[in-house]
Amino acid sequence: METRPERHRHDHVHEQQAQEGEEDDAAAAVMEHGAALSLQRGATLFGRRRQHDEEADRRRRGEIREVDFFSRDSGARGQDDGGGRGVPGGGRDDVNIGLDLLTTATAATTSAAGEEMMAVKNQKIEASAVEVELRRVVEENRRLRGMLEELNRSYGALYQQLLQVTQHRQHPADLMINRSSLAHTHLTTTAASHNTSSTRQLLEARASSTAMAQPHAVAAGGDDEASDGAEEASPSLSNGGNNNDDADGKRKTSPDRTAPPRENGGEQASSELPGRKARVSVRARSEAPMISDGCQWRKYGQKMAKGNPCPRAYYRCTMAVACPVRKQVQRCAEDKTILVTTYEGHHNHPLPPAATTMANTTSAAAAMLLSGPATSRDGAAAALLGHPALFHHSSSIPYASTMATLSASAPFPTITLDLTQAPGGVAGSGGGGLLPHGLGLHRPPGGIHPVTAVPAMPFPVPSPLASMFLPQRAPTGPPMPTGLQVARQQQSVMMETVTAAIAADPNFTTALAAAISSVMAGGAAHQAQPTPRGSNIIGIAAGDQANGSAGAAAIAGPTAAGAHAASAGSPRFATQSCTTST
DNA sequence: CGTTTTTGACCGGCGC
DNA sequence: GCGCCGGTCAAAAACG
Repeated sequence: METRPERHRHDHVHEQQAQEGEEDDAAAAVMEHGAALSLQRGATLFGRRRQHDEEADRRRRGEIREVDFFSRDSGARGQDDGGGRGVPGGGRDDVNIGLDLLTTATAATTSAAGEEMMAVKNQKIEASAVEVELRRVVEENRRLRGMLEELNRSYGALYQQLLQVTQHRQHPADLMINRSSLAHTHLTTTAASHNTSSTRQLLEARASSTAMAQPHAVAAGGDDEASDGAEEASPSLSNGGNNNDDADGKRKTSPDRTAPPRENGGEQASSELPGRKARVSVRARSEAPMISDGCQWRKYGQKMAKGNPCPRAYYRCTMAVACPVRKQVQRCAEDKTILVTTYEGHHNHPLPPAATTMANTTSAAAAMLLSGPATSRDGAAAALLGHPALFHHSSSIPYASTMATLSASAPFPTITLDLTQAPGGVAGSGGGGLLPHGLGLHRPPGGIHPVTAVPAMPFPVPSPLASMFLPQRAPTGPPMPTGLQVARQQQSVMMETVTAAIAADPNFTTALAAAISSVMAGGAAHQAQPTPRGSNIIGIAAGDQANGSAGAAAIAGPTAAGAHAASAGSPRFATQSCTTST
């Protein structure tokens, strides 16, 4: 008796699934039908225990058989009513199985009537129990759905907070990740890319480290807000409502004409290091004049950039009156199908989900770029190594001559999120191969070659993104070092997928954010590997905030790791920027 | 008619 | 100091 309702519940769920496509009032109908079905099955089970008695009854009743009992056309409909549901307007109350059974049984023998009555009562009890259970399951399903949505929202909010904290927090002594360790990280990543179990281990390490990192980062957020004056130039597209328009106020050229445009340049110089004004560049293959990032933009200028026949368009965010976020859109000179979008500044207003995810992505990249000197940034980038959404830290690009030009007149550190990769063969230095390493992180010539790591996604992503995280074989390209060639080919295929996703998927930014989240999450693992766990300062906080969503932790942790990793490094990559013109 | 885009002018930074 | 260049402004034009 105890297991029976459970079984009936499943049956009802199944029935519900079967009926939902037919009726809008599926829930009620299902419950009706489910109750009837339960009743019927209960009757069947009960009847089997007394098979001989009922066989005798059936012989006496003649037409009433179990097959008819399940039939909708005959007595089964009446059974619905007889089940106590009382469906109005049925017009079938002339057939009441329960009463009919009772009546028939009464006509037969008194003992049989009592058993039948008991059976009907049991069936009714079961039906009501199943109905309650079904309602409970439906309600639970609804609640879980709401929880999932809430979880997503919380994730976004936490991620925003973490980004703000990490980009404001600089403790050079926190992480002493030097190049050798980073190289080790890279090598580890290389190994992981060819070893699923290793990747899994890395991811597990990431989870453990990030789960601890986030509380620290969040807890540190309070004083950072008050003491981040010198770091307000950190470019973040985060949409935190608390985000002040600091970036705007510190612009060398104030967009607000009410403020003295350039008289306070010296003061700005003191509070804002021009070289620290990072940008996040997204390269995507698109025929459209702009990629859809969820924000509203207004074009305020267009210039012909030197060395590029394609004009550069300047856009300003118009989702809020004084939002300082700007972006530049320009096509590559070498491949006009590649659209380069460069973001700069903080949003000072809430963003729609799609824009939020994009902001998270770019903000994370900018935070990693800005939160420390070059080595750590390199390390942060190394954390992103081998992922489809690859950050190209222009400052650490050894092959810049073939992929980007360092602009001396634009001393903004720029991190490039490359979502372009020409179809097979152009992974080299020509054509669409502005980024000869495709998705790979560009390392100094003496460094380690980029590799492709394929981590597991922390959460489901749209199929294009999911596919781009899968190891794929690419058509053979031009000859090149074997391992690197394979990696580039894989990256090439993934880039095609991503590009297609950009073009086709309106939720591209969401998918992109998921990808970046995965990238960053994986990065923490890579970074945690060569570094003793205890040395990772970001993991020291108490666990009272460990109840945050796992997704947020998975994302935030690496971000924090990247930010902290950026705390140590050499001046080697400082204050260079990347433009796509050559 | 309000909003957006276009486009020439302006400004500051930088190199020579 | 001058010229180049990137970035921005704002009036005019275009658009819905």
